[in-house]
Amino acid sequence: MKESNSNSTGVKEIARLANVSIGTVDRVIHNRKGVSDETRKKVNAIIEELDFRPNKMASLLARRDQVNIGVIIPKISSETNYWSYPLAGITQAVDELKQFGVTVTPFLYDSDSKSSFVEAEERALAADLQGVLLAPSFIEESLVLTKKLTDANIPFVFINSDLPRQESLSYIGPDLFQSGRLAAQIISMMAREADDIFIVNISTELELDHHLLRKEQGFRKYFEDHNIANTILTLNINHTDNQSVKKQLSKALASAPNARVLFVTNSRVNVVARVLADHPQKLILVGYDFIEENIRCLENESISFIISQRPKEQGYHGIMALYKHLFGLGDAERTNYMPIDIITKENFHYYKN
Amino acid sequence: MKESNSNSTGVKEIARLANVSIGTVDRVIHNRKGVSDETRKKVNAIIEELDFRPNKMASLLARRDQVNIGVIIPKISSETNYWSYPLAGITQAVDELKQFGVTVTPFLYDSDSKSSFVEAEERALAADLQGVLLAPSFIEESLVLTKKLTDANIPFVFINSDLPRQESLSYIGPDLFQSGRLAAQIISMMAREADDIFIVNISTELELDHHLLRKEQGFRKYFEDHNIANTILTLNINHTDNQSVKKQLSKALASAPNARVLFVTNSRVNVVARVLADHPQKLILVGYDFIEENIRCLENESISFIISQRPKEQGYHGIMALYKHLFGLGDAERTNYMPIDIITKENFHYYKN
DNA sequence: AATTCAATCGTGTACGTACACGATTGAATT
DNA sequence: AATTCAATCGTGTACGTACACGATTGAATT
Repeated sequence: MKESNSNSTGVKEIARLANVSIGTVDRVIHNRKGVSDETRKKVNAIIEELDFRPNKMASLLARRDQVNIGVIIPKISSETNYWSYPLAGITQAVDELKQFGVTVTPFLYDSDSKSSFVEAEERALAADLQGVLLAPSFIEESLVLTKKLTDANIPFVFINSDLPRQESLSYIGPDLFQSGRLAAQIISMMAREADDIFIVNISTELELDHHLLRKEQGFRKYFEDHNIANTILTLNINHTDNQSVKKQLSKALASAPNARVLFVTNSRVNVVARVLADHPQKLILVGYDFIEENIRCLENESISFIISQRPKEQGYHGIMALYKHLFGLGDAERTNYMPIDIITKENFHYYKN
Repeated sequence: MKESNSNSTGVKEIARLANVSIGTVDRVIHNRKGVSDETRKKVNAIIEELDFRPNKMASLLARRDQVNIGVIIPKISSETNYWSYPLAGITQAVDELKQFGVTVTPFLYDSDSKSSFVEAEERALAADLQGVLLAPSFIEESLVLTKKLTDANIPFVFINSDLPRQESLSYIGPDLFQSGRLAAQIISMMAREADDIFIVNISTELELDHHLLRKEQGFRKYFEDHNIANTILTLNINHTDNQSVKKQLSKALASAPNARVLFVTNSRVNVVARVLADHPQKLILVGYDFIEENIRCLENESISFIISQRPKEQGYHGIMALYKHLFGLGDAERTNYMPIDIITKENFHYYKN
């Protein structure tokens, strides 16, 4: 390995060329006061000309700041390990950033419990945080938090779902509408003309979960745009247990004998798969999210494919966006839609998200 | 932001605890000689106990080595911009690693010309390189190079295709067989029982391109494993121009009136799409690679979907693997298969590869 | 004219590690 | 006993930037 060319461009060289001290150069670089306009211009001209970029390693080494990022996301429930993937991404980011003085404090809540969300919020606000990564499951309660964060000048990033018009640094997550369209496209390629299609929304809080609605809208829009004539029915189930799903699903299927495709708009698709196990007819089943239960259903072919939007990357990029912002390394886009992936039995193995 | 706790674990603290100088600690950390067994043990014990990890920034700052990585890949041809994606990944990696003293020297070759490959090899060997990223398009000629690199103790990484049993650090690229299986699965979901399926291999060097064969094998294996009865025909076309493809394809289709699905085993699928534009019957067309021509065919719906294996990530991870190896930050797995992605009209927009 | 003050700027030290160089030690050799 | 030598170890400087602190300057105020 060669030695680096030592007369390269650094603050020292800039100082020499500008006939000022490196202290002044430093002030110019960081836009701090204490520099006359004339000097600032001169130094900036030289910085421009040399295309000087501060050495990141030296910067971070010299700066002794520590940054603590609060992470407010659902805990992993017995029902689904979905949030283990964003968490894995967060952990990976922190591993990489540990040496740059970045730490993370988790504030996990139960995604079925508004009160636990509020409690997590309160704990986060009481902590000494320089940034927040937030999955805003409950809209009103999230707005309370983001207002306070904005007032306190603490930057925050949304993952998994967005609250528009907030002072958030960034949103990192799915484009729900578009993912519905994608599901529709694949299903339209698989379905026969005579097949009826069921959109199945399963949630204890159907009216609150605008996620499901957006996906359904995207799905229906695709069929409209392409003038595809299949009958599309919606089935709303406001319980998540096996028995309730089974009962309502059986009833719905009995009333629609031509139904051959089921599009489940969230990760509960594995519950439907279980219920359908003893259904006489083979149905095409499509759903959401790269979670263990769903992968097992891909394996035994009870689910045809699932849609996934890089849950691990969401966590990883969320932390990275905050880190870059806090250390003045540039800001991410306001809206960052993740790629929409189609996962099947034949490719889940390499999907390391 | 808080100040970091300054009495944290560093070489200085270790030296203090071990009653040695930081020079000795440094020697132990880097396994250099000049330390008695006893001292080495004592220092290692303290390192162990404190779970000490050297500060990467300080290490890289103190070390003034420069690393130059040679990149031997095909140039972007007028036919396909495929290699612009790995190159974009390489560029991104270099941007991130520039400040760590990493540079890249490209040696591009014409993927249709063996002699240009050999020439690129020779130029690379003449350069002062500390590592090589290689797309081994020509097997025999690549072996000549890897032998010399191995002798010269220069690490190298394969991307895009693998040469097993070489002393390569790592292979980063597709699992061709599995991608064929995935294509088969999706096609089997779309095809009707009576449909015949054509596997279309297009290459001027059919017998040399084992890529195509592996994909075909994976494709056929899936149908075998699932006892799917569709007739699967193979069409080999050893010219890549419009006219030749049109002629041979028309002939083949005329002889197989039930053919309704075409699986093109490489990126030439857009040529087939163009040829089929004035075909009376609407056929299902599936192919490979996220390149501009293919994206346009997804848009106008002349191609149903394409398979892509993260071309940009391949370049990115290839450089990263070499960097980590050269700086002693750990080695990647020997074989790194990329996720196999299904790209359609509805999701290509977010596929930033 | 002496003093005060803000604006502007330079110096010195620190971050944590790498490495060249020299110092020390004790055994082996003359 | 004097010398040589290898093994072992410590010291000092460097990497490039950040920032605290103090120095300088000149205008404004007394």
